[in-house]
Amino acid sequence: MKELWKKFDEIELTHSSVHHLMAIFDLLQIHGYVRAVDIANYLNISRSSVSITIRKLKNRGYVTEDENKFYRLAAPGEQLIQTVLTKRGIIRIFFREVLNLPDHLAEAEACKIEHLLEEETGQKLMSFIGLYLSENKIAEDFRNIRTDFNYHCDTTEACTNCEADCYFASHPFEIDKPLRRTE
Amino acid sequence: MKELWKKFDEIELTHSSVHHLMAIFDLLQIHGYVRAVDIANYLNISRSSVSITIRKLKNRGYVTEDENKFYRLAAPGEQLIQTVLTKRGIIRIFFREVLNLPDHLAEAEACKIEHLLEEETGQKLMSFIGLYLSENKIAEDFRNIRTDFNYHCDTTEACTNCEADCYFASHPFEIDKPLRRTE
DNA sequence: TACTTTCGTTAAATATGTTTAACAATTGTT
DNA sequence: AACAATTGTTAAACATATTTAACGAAAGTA
Repeated sequence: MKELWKKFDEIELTHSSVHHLMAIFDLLQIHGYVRAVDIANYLNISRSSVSITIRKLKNRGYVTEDENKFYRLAAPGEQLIQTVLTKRGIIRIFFREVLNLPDHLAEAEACKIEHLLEEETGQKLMSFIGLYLSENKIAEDFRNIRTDFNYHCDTTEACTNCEADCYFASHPFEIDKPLRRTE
Repeated sequence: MKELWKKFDEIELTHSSVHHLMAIFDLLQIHGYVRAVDIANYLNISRSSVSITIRKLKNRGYVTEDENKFYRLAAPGEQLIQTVLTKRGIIRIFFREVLNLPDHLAEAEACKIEHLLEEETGQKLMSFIGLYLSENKIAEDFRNIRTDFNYHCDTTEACTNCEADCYFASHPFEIDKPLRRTE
């Protein structure tokens, strides 16, 4: 069970491969066709690298190619990038609208993790955002106090995420227990 | 600027290396010492793999070794795993207490992304949790309606995170704009 | 038609992380 | 002391992702 950390490597497609698929998706919308060289320019990598990666994606059934070597997304590829793009959108909105990260950072952070999180996480995050950003009076009140609230600490403890009078300094060993009494 | 996706590879230490550091941290607490074979057993990988990875971590100044090849974390290593562990804790609490993910999933998801997110993201997430889980009356009210709220959709649209009457279906192109009017 | 450019692929190289096998050195046991 | 087990390292191998260089084929141009 301590092999939890290895799950990172069990991700079906790498970050790189996912972006090859997304490049195909984007370029199809922009130009209506995609060749290897288009992907290479779009991602700013070499044609050879694209050639090799796409071959793998074809073998795995994510991409198809016509007689002129113009690419299409096969159904699994289409499906996969839809889920990734949806997750990215949700994560980005969360980072920007809930955490108030600057948009460029929200986007970069979403890009790094979009393909790593499970669908369930994406769904639950959307569910949360659905309420948080709603017209519901209580949600509105919460957003309003959230605007002014800024949790901060000032110690010199090891913890660098916040520094002193820290939330975790005062709840140091409670990570394994529910924080709120759930009665 | 479309090289945003390459930031994934600019992460200073790999997932694997970070876990080697965390293994040292854990094992020092458990046994008071750490040898290569201890790390290998703890992470369930071969001694050779550990030997190679640790050599790199020594060269980069994250790990030191005494005359008997017992390891210690150097200051940068200590500092790094503190930030990673803190981020993991925050993320895990968020997933479990805010999104209501089952704990095993919250933990696995946190493990996958803990080393990828910036410190700023960790801080902002902690700030959010600090309010959300507080005794503040409005926060309590919000938590209460949150308990019952479950956003759900039922379409057959491409989006697989939710399906129909979808939050994003109704706000399809607004990802690039603020969702809430910020007046 | 002949020359040039573009394009896809392959080969060889680099870099990371991993494995197994072999080896040397140390430690434990009898 | 002699044999056995444990430990760390290195070498060779594999897998992934990337690069540059080279090559061949197709397309565009003169």
